Amino acid sequence: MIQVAKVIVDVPTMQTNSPYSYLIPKQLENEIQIGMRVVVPFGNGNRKVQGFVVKIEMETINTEKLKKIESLMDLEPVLNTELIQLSSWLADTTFSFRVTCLLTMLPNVMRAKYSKQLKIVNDQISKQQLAAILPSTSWDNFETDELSTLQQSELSNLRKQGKIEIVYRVKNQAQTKKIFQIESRLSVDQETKILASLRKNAIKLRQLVHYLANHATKITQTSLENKLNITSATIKIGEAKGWLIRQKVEQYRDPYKDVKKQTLPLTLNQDQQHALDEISQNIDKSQPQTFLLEGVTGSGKTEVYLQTIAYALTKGKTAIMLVPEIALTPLMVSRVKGRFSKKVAVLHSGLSDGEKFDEWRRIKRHEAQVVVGARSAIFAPIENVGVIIIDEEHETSYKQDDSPRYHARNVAQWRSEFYKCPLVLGSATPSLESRARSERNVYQLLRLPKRINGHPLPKVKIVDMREELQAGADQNFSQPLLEAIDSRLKISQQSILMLNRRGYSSFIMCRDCGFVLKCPNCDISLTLHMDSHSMKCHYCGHEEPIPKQCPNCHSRKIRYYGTGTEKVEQELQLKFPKARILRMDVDTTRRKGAHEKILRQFGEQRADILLGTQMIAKGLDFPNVTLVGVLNADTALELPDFRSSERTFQLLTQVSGRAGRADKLGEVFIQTFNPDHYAVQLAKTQNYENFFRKEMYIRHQGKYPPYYYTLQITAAHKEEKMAAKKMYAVLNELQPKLSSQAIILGPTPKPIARVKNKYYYQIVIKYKNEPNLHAAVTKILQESQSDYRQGIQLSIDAEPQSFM
DNA sequence: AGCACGCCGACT
DNA sequence: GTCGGCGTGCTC
Repeated sequence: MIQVAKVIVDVPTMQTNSPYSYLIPKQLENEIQIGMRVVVPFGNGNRKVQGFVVKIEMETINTEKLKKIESLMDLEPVLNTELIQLSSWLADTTFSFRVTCLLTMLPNVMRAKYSKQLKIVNDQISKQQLAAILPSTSWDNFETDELSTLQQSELSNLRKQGKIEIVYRVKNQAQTKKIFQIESRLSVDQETKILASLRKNAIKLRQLVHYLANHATKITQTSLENKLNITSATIKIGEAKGWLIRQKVEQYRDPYKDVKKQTLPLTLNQDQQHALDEISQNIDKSQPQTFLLEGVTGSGKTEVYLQTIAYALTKGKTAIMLVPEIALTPLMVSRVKGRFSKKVAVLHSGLSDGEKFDEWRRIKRHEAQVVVGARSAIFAPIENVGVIIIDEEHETSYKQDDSPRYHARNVAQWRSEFYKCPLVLGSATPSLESRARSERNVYQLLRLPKRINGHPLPKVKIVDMREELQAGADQNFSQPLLEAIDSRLKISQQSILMLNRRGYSSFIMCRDCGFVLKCPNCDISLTLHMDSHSMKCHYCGHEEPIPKQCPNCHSRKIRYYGTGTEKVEQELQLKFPKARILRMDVDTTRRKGAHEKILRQFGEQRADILLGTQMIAKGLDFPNVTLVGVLNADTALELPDFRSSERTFQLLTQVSGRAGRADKLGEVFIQTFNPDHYAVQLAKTQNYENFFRKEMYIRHQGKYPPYYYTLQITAAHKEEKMAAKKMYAVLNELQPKLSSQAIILGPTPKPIARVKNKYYYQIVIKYKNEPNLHAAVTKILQESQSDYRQGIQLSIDAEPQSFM
């Protein structure tokens, strides 16, 4: 009987996806704990890899064969048992590797860096000889794949002969930020004596002595330098003379140190109070109930969130709040910080790796009780959770689009059950899945139907672009919209213009009648494939030539649809030479903090028009904006995706909410080629309920979620044939294991069939109840390891956001 | 991922 | 006859 550590090694393959047993060296016996990262020897060459201890147990058999843990990477566990358990579930439900899941839960800096070092064994080969193969400058750190095949084989031979050795090293990237702290050693009465001993012109030193003698509190070196306008040289002299002590201390990189304004809870209206009471009761009862908080824009959802969190805190519990990864993240963060100040830790992609690491450590050390962040914040190492909130729960950014392809909502549900705490999903336009669940009382529906200040919703006008084009308007701006912009410029009110960029690439539409070519079998828009010069349906594989004239009205103006923000900006500037235009898209916001800068500029009314992509649709709140224009409502609508109506409705509803606050009535223009489409029509009146009914009916007809579950399997390969072949093989293996109720779409090429020189083929399975599916897919994935050698990558996405 | 083993072709 | 190609299996 001997203690053995079960370790998940950092080798993301199917065959190494279960724990390996390692002996625990005597000197680590009392140190090692579950959840720590370790360095272990692995494989034939005993190369060093990072691993996670997931279990420590007594083992009796074959222990002499086991290798030893090399070293510990942490002094305390980085993962608690809850998160280790969660990682198991996550790997299983998302069909991904355990390591990948474990690493996803941790800040990036916990990902080990590996390096390889060449060493000559016992002078068996001269340095010159080795340098002839590989320059000595790279002996300390080289990458095998950067070497030529000749170099590789020569080094490999030398190694086999035992003349050289390759030392593998695991480097921990997790570094804490250290700063110098200064502590005075002088008392007031020493000042005159020391000053007397100094030269008269030693101005800086005199300043320093004066300061030290009169300030007993500790101060950081940088702020002391700034305060007295001195340099580190002066401080070092002070240290040498014994006037002060300099100490290295750990410091958190605080990304939001400027936010200080404290806010107080607002009085709730009846609906808000009711929602708060219902959720609070479940906090008290430790009920893992999921709530759907459906509230129109401006109905005060945020205040309900904040008071719910406050309630959890009074009960000695903690809270997680997720916000979508979009422009308004900083806004929401500052509101939460404003209420709970130092208790809040923030985790989102705008932070540097170091900052994320520090926030993560604050949570881990129980220094923060409230976590606000984007998708991955759902893995925050917070304990004793009292409530989890997901704001704008319908947002697609909650689903990760690479492995592990998890949905934060599902993880939240898992944790809510673990901690027996309520989960609140909030949205003005809930996802159909969530709304349907509340219909069946799986979730409890809470409604906030009234806007807090009783402001009317803005007037929404739908502009029929077919007519406008016929009347001679240009592609992007209709006459009514231009007039509206002009009128705002004249009275110095601001406008927001949104250009929908989603799916810019792929479909063809008639400019005269708005006709979009659809698949005769699937009723989904056909996608333009420039490589094959054809229109394809990627659901069923139907293919036809690119039409030269519109099948509906025989116009020749049927063409590829899409525009860029930059081009629109130029056109706009041409039309309104005096207007100050701010552009906000991926190009102008690439730099850190660029988002905030643009929004601040606009908020300070240093621009008249904000032109942007979807990122401006959400949550922005500028009182002087009285006009919102959606330039092209259709791009999202005509995407070959069953969720396109839902997306369009959500987007239009949200962007409409941006116009007109307080005393100024807002106006919204939606330019569309599909003025009669129900998503457009119902967004006009912000009628979510009717949209929900209508869309549910359509999903029911088409056998789509939420009536059916979906699973997407994709194969990628350099050669189209190989990818297709693999998918047919998968189909053949899978089909016999499914019931006749399951619907299999495909195999079909993806709409953008070739990305990064790889071809993608997929099948989508729609099903209601398939007990064998999970096991069958897991098996296919395991077997796919042999194909991996041939360069075939298989990936599985349970409940994909779209089939694209 | 990376290393060893093992089985076929072009060479001293 | 052997050196070395890379297909295949395995890693506690």
